[in-house]
Amino acid sequence: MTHPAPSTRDRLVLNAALLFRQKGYHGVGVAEILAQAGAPKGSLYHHFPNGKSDLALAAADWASTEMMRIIGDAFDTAPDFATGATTLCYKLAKLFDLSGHWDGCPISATLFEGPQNDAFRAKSAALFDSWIAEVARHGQRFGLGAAAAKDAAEMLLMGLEGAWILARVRKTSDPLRRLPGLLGHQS
Amino acid sequence: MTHPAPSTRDRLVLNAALLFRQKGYHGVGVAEILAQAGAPKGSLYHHFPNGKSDLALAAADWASTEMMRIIGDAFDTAPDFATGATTLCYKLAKLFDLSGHWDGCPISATLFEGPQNDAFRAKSAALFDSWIAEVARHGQRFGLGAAAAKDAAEMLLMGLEGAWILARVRKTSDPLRRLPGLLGHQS
DNA sequence: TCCCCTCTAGACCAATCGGTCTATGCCTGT
DNA sequence: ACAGGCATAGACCGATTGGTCTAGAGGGGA
Repeated sequence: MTHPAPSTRDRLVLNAALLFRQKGYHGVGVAEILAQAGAPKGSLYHHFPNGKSDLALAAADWASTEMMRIIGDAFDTAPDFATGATTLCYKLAKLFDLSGHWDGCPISATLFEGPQNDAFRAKSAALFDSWIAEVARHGQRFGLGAAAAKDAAEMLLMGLEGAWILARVRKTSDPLRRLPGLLGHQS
Repeated sequence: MTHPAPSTRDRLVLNAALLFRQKGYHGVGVAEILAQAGAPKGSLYHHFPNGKSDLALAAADWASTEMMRIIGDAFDTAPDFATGATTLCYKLAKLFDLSGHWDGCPISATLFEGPQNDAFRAKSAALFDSWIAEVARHGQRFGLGAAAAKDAAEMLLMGLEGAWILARVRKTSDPLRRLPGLLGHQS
């Protein structure tokens, strides 16, 4: 419990991230976010002058930071790339099970179905790239060449996105747990 | 030009499928669909008594049928499974390029971000399963065992979903074209 | 004590949402 | 010619949307 008293701004970002991830950008109203965060409308537009879209960008940043931490946790303690990738999938599967909401990828849910705004698209591209770069960095650390590491990282991300979709639609984390085997990361 | 005069109902379904795929269920209003289809409100609620949600289900069915046709086209003429999978990816990449809208998977866009309705979830699960079953059928036709064929089909679907997301976010069909190589379907 | 600035609070607004309703084409069978 | 139903047409509705605006609570510095 390292959360003694989260600020109003933090509560807004956190709850927005959770809700966007469950229902997508257009599927959540500002009223719902405010209710869940226990904040009045004035606070939202004080901290985020551009309202909902600003909040979504902040929520995506927050979710991406969480993801980067999870990637680090999985790979830092792994003896090789395949084990790291497997651990990452299992960690995400466990989070999927714990959430109870059958959530998918936070970035695609938050930014994708958002406005056709190019800023949203560019931001999600940048966040995905940061995930890929981080995984690729671990790949190189384990001896893969630069190109092979990037390929492996991109394939892992694509597999994760697809597995998230299948997991969500089937209401089971099985696809996430089977992904490493299907990718050949474990024998 | 086998479309001499599409019925109002067909125009509604087609345009709804296109729009939902671009912006997601909640991202499109019925007014926009009606405008693009050139139909009045009365026609929508005549053909689809439950309105938007009925229309979305019909649009998903239509899109899924298209996808089944594309899968058939790719695998029917292929000499082996890997070639069929590669052809499928290339066909989808070409459609992605032609659309000019950076569209993703029609099912996840239409049904996923829709209402939390369990009917939507079950429907998308059924449609995905029909795709997987069809690909697996071709896998078995090419000599794969039942389990191996289903694994290959599921992995292909997950890869496609992830590649679609990456392609959309990067505004290039590259991920779709690189997918077969990353999956080991071509050397 | 008073000021000032940050943040909270919610009333209020126009626009849009999905959906209902009645009226009327229009085409077919008789 | 007429009847009857399928389909079109759009005015209309209450609810909800994201966003603005004014008012005031609260706390730190002079």
